Amino acid sequence: MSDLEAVSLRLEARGYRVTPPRRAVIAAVLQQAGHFSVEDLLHRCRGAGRATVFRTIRLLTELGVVCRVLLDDGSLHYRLSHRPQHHHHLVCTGCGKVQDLDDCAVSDLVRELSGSSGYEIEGHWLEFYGHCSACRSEVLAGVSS
Amino acid sequence: MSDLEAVSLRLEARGYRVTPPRRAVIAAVLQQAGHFSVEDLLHRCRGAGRATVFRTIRLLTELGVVCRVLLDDGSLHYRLSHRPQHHHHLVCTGCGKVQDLDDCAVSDLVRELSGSSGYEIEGHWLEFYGHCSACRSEVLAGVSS
DNA sequence: TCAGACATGATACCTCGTCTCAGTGAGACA
DNA sequence: TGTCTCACTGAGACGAGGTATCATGTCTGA
Ligand SMILES: [Mn+2]
Ligand SMILES: [Mn+2]
Ligand SMILES: [Zn+2]
Ligand SMILES: [Zn+2]
Repeated sequence: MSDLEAVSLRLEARGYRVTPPRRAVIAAVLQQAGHFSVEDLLHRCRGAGRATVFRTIRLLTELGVVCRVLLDDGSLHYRLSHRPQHHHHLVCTGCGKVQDLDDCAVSDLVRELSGSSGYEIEGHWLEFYGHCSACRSEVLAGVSS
Repeated sequence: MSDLEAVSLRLEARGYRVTPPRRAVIAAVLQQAGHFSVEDLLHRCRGAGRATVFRTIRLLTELGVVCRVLLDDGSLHYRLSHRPQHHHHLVCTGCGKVQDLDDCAVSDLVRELSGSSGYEIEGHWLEFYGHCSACRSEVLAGVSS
């Protein structure tokens, strides 16, 4: 079974129709290497209008097919999800490579805060930024050349 | 010394002029209760143009007079800073109340990741969302009535 | 077979910010 | 005192990113 079929089945299982425009968006998503903006997708995706691309990305996010990646400048990107559960990312600001972090690093803290702060905590953002080893060696090479 | 004077001195100390438009923006910032968007500020701030308001907010952020508050929908707000050092926030999505968290909860994790991931980590986003105790009691009262 | 639900996409519209550029004015200096 | 300079300003254009509207099309189940 292809990835496209697999995602289609998940859509149908939730009662959504698998239409040609949706198929086009899903296909475009599946061939993205790293993280991408919705605008990126629009350019690579004849066969679906602007509104439909936005709507489909929201759907895929709800289904867990893609995950949201918040960049350091505050812009929102997406990425094929490699983990079913809640997790966070380490993003290379040089080449864009994303490392999924195994589990939520602040779940203990959330519990602790729920007790001490009086807030009932319902969500959080957590993303890390840096340079991967490949990008760091490049920088060093560039400086010395 | 008024807050406005105090901020003005900090500007001058860095070589910036304290002009009437800047004073207007600072005054508007000082009378914001919670967190606010730049657009909020624009409406409350005759006496400075759009570009100047954005420019002044950036200045105030660099000076540490305000801190950035990332909301759960990804939009960026600001808030009078109550702590000089790097810190994070716990935001009530009901009433907007913000709790400053004492210190960076992930600094240990950043060190650990720097070792294990091969990335040199240079930044992160971390914000928490929930409902404060006041908002939770309101919800309960609303449901039962 | 057909009513109603679901889906689409052109288009208008909104926010959030940046950029440009001509003009202003404060202050350094002669 | 005049003049030069340079930070600062704001109108307005621009662009990215995203939502609302709505006429139209398609599917599905009774
Ligand atoms: Mn992920
Ligand atoms: Mn703060
Ligand atoms: Zn990299
Ligand atoms: Zn609250």
